[in-house]
Amino acid sequence: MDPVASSQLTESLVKRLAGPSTGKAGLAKDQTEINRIIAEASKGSKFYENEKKKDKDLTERIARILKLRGEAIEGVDLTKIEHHVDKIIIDLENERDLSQVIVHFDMDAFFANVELLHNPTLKGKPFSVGGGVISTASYEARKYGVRSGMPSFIAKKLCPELILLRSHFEWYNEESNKVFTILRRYDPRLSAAGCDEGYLNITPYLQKHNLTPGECVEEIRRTVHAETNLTVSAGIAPNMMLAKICSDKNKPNGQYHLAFDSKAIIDFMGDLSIRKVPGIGRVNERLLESVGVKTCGDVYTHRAVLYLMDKQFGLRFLLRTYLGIASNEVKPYERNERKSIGAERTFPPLSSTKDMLDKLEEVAAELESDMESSGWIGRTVTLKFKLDTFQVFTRAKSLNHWVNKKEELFAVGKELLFPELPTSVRLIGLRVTKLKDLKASTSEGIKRFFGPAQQATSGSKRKASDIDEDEADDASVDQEEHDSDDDVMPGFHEQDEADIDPSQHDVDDDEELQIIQPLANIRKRPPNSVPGTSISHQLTLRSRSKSAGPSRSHGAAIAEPSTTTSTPSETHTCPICNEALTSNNTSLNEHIDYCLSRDAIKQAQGTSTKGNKVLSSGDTTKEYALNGFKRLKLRPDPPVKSKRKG
DNA sequence: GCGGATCAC
DNA sequence: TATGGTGATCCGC
Ligand SMILES: Nc1ccn([C@H]2C[C@H](O)[C@@H](COP(=O)(O)OP(=O)(O)OP(=O)(O)O)O2)c(=O)n1
Ligand SMILES: [Mg+2]
Ligand SMILES: [Mg+2]
Repeated sequence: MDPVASSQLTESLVKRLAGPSTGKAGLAKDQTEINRIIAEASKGSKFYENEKKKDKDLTERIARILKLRGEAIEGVDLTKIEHHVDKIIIDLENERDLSQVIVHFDMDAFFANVELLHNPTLKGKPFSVGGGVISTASYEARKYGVRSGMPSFIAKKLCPELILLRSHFEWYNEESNKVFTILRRYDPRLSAAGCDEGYLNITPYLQKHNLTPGECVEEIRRTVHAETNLTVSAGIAPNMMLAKICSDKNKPNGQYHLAFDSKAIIDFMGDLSIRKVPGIGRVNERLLESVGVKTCGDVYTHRAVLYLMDKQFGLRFLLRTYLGIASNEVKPYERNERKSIGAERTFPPLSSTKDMLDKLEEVAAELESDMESSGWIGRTVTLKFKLDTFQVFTRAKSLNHWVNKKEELFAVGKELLFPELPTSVRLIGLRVTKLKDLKASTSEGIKRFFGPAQQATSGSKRKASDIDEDEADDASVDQEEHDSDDDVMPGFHEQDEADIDPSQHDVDDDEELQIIQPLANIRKRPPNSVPGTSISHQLTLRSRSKSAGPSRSHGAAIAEPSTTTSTPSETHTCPICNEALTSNNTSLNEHIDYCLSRDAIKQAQGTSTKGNKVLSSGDTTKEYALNGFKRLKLRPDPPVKSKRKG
């Protein structure tokens, strides 16, 4: 039975309820039936109501985008714009670098297969790992539609024989470390991107051993299996984005080698769902679909509209995905890339102030412990809370001094929480940003030459230190044996300095990317770093109705007065010259004609400045490539409340 | 600097 | 009955 036809459910809501992890490896037989069961099980819950609201908001946002599109294309000569975009494509094509062999490795059903090592009798059975929410499922369970992020009670409905296992993070860390250690034999620059995946640039290794990429990757995968009894899949391609997409192609326990050829790559991308592109999630998938873009190839078809709506969609990002162009710089995570550290906890909704403060205190203690053992202090504290309606809010406060003590974390959290009361919350969290590294080897600038930085420093001045002070006093630095490693993957902390080349080579997309890239330029031929790509633009048409404050009731959220779209003079930014425009159609068209007629293109690209936020938006590269894997937080397995049986 | 959103794993 | 935790980034204010 069709869940949409048989009720007032919309297609988008049914799909949303099915979760973000659909379309992953391990196909299911009848997704419609699965979605029906999920929607059925969800209906009426607070979670469901919240999802429904989010879906409605998104639908409205799409309506605004379509309206904008209608206005933008009215009377415009699309052919002319297409020609212009074709020129941009030629420039982008020149960024293409096929010289490096990049491989992305991703462990198969990672948590599940690690569990299998400890309990082989589960082999071949449908089982999942997690708690109330499933972290991952065995491939047998996936056939039933069980997947990451799904609540266990729904998974049970989909697969009554499903075996639910609790997590053992120490085990996953252990295996993860083993695997990464193996991978580093083939390229010490391994870029870990999560606990179960990472990138290698095997170009030098291939040369030295006179191997083909396929042979080499088979060998690596064989070795991983031999030494861990775990299977891994891999993708071989000229850059990280493509390699990641490819590693999914022959999952599980397979590999895929993309031809290193411009046309072959474009063909490959042509049919590919845009949702497969790292950075395009459920929301952006829907937004793009609304303007006809479902595959990467559709980007080309709709290039004129995407050009006109560059602010909403990010033309250059999309063109790169269409072309299959992305960064190929593989480098390890560095400790100083960390931006925040936090802890949060979900519990049955609480309304009493005392109960909430108790939770806050627990979270503060846990955060203190983590900050202490990993060697960080920070000066901005952010409280996060989720109402029993599932609406999430954050409240932040920046301080003049460094904090990491539970008493102060708790005090600040309390201060941030009180104005929100009374309310009923199901989650409380604390996060600290503006970090300072207590383990940094002396002040930045001078790097240490030898040995792991022992904490030295005396300090111990207690109490608030001025943040201007460069040396980290305060925050007793007294961990020693406890260590258990820090939050950085073992390996090298700092390979060496190397000159930092501040001159970005970016054509136009400016911005960050590799401010610091220690190893890359040691190589004689530094891999081309394509500026990157970013979904960035979260298509914000100005009108995220600010929703009501947390204390207000859920349904009451009325779009606040003005600020909403519809105001006839939307401002646009001309993607050619970056000039701000008023979207009066005639003037917009005239302007575009003008820009197209003069050969302003090169000039614009050369001079593009920060003014242009959209195109700029840095590089999502980081999201899937530069992210180091910080060890999974080990926490004692939660007390198993034995179910009944008594 | 803050808060909401989106995304990945 | 019942929908996780950690960290990053981007955008508009
Ligand atoms: N929402 C999620 C997604 C993943 N994970 C954890 C469990 C996974 O085992 C691990 C790796 O994530 P993957 O996306 O690589 O998924 P799997 O390795 O489980 O399966 P696949 O074979 O598809 O890679 O991260 C999680 O806890 N919560
Ligand atoms: Mg995996
Ligand atoms: Mg993975």
